[in-house]
Amino acid sequence: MIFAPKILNWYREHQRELPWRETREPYKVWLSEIILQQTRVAQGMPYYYSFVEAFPTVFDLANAPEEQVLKLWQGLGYYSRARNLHAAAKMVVNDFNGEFPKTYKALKSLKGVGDYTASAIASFCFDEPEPVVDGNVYRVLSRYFGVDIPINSTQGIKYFKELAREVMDERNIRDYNQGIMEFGAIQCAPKKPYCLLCPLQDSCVALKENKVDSLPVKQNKTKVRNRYFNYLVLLDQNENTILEQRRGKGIWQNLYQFPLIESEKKLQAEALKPLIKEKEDVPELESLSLYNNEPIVHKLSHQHLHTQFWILKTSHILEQGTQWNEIGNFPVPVLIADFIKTLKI
DNA sequence: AATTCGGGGAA
DNA sequence: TTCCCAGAATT
Repeated sequence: MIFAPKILNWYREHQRELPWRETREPYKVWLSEIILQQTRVAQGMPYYYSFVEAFPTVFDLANAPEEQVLKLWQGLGYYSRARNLHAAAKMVVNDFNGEFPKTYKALKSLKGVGDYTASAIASFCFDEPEPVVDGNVYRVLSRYFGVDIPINSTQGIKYFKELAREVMDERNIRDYNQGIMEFGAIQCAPKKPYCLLCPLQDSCVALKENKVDSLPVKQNKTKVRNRYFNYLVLLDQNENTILEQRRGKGIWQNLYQFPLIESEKKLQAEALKPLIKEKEDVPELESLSLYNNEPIVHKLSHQHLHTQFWILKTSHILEQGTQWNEIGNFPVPVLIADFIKTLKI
C-alpha cells in the first residue's frame, strides 16, 4: 500500500476527539488554527474554549476591544497572533460581508493567515485539495522519504510543499491533512517515535537507514540576547500603581507593564536612582526597595530577560494611577502576571 | 535569506 | 538543559 492510504487508515484508528474537528464552520476552524500555531494542543485547548465562549461569532470578535482580545490571549505567547486575529475578524466583517472566504488564495489575504493556515481552513472546511505542511508534516515526510534538505531553508520549504502535494489524497483531503499531522504528533513523534509499531515501517527510509533521530534537518540555531529589566512598581497611599502599555516594535506589543528602565547590566539601587529621576511621571519617593534579590530570568525564544522589580513607595497621590486590585483586568506578559500574583501589599 | 516574534511541556 | 510545538510577518 502507498503512503496516503496508510495515513488515512492510521488516522481513522487513532485520531483524538478535538472540538474543532467536530465542525466545518470556518470561524471556529480558523480560530483553532491561529491558536495552535507553534502551540501544543494541550496548551491551546482552554484558550479555544474561552474564545468561542467570549466570541461565538466573527462579529462578536470584530466588535470587541483589542484589550479584551489580548486579555483572553494572555499567557499563550506570540501576541501578534491575537492582534492579527482581531484585525482579520474585522476584515471578514468589513471586506467579506461577514462570511469567511472559501479558497486558499482568498483566505491567505487575511492577516495572520499564511500558507499553512490557509491550506488548513480551505481543506478542512471546503475540501480544497491543498496540502498542509506544518512541523508534523515536515517530520513525517522527511523521515519516510529520507529527505535531508533543511526544512527551514527556502529550498526545503518549496521541496516539502511539492512533495506533500504529490503524495496527498485529493479526494479525502480533510481527513488526510488532519491525519498526517496527527500521525506526526502521536506516532512519528520528534523524540523516540515508536517505529516498532508503525504502519509505515516497511517503507520508511529513515527507519531503514537508521536516520530517524537525525531527521528532519533544521538549520540556523537561535542565538539568545540577554536584557536587563528594572520594573518600577509604584505604590501610593491609596494603593494606586502605574501601568504603561508597550508600544512600537519588539516583544509584547500593546500589553501592559510597570514603568520600565532597561539597562546594559544588573543595577544596584544607587545606580538606578538617577535613572528614575529622568523618568517622567515618577513623583518624589518615600522609599525604594528591591523586591527580588536575585534577578528573575524570564526566558523567551530569543531573549533572556534578567528582571528586577523595584518597589517605589510615595506619599504623593498617583493621579493617573490604577487601583492595585484592578490591574488584573489588564493584559500583561506572564512575567508581570507572575509577579503580581506573588506580591502582597 | 535570516530574524523575530512566547510560553510551556517532555525527555 | 535542549527541543519543538497544527507558523507568520518583518527585516
